[in-house]
Amino acid sequence: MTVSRTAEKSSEKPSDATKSRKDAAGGQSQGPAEALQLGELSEQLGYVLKRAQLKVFENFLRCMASLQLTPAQFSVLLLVEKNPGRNQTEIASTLGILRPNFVAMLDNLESRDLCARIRSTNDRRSHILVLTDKGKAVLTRAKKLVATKHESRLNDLLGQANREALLEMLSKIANEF
Amino acid sequence: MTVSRTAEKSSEKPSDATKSRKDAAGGQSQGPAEALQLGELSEQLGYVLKRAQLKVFENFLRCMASLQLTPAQFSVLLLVEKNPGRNQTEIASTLGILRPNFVAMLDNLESRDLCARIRSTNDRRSHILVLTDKGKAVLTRAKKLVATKHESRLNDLLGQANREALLEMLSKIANEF
DNA sequence: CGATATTTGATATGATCCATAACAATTATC
DNA sequence: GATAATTGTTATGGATCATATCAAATATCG
Repeated sequence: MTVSRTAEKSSEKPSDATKSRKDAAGGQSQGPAEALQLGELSEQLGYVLKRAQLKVFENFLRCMASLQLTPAQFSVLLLVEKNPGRNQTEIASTLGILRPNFVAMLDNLESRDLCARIRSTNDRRSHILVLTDKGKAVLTRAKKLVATKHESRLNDLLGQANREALLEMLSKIANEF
Repeated sequence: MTVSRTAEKSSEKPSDATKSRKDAAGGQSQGPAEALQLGELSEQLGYVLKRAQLKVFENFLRCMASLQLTPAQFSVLLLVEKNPGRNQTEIASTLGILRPNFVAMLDNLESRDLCARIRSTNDRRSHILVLTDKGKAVLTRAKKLVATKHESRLNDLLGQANREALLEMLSKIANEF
């Protein structure tokens, strides 16, 4: 599955090949050039899952445009807030981020004064992560934006009950597949 | 949200910071270094969605190891099979692949003799895409592998009814979010 | 204690994926 | 027939992801 944006349906029988769709239809050329059939693709879990994920991330970025937070950055802030006093390795690995790749992410957040690295007094190798005051404020605003503009759309689209069922199923897949 | 593998829960109250978790617990050092709290992260649609998607792709690759097909390649073969006679632009755009990026993908599939580019007799700019005999055979085997080893796990995990509900909700998100 | 192994954050580097600009050949438009 | 648009392609840059390696600090164990 490849997945990204566009995707519609249609109906039309396969034809010869070596003849483009346009001409196969009639004689010359024009018309909206009928959409392709997705076929079994629309039944493939991975395909639909990826398309949905892209749409959701896309929407997330739009909602967070004013705060300039990516999904990954938001997750870091959330996790640091809930787990103060943890070091880079712990935060990164919990999020599935490899330590080397986490360095630049933190450099970014730290340069924007959203979080800070503090040398641990107990283990001077490690950096304890904390949210700055600005970081806390931004995270608070981010949560509100996500709740009102992003997550709320799920309820509008699926309904509260379905929303919860969906999250539960996805969690199950994430943890047990 | 960042998302990838590991993720468990636990319960523990936040503490001082500048003290690593290890020592905050008692005095010296050891123990499994308690897992972090995901907190609101596990309620974030994007986070759970991405984690689930990664798991599913991971499993897909394992199931397809013998055929050496990625999800993207599989989707191309499926779409070409259902829509013979289409050109690169049509196939690529339906899958959300940008034309420039589709070239290398096709080079790969063509070098493995799974599909072929045929110059259209009507529009000599475009390449009509077709599956080769080998491509058809491989796709047939791929479908079986996916059905028996991959998609079947969803039924085992969620049950038939839930599986269908999940796909429907994801499609709705992909198309209407 | 002291030698060795491990851990932590960091750097360098490469692979893969995604996006844009530009180009030649061909076709469409007017 | 001149100009615009389309198709496949190349080149290129950014973002994400993964691995090896390193110095500093700590842990381990004889």
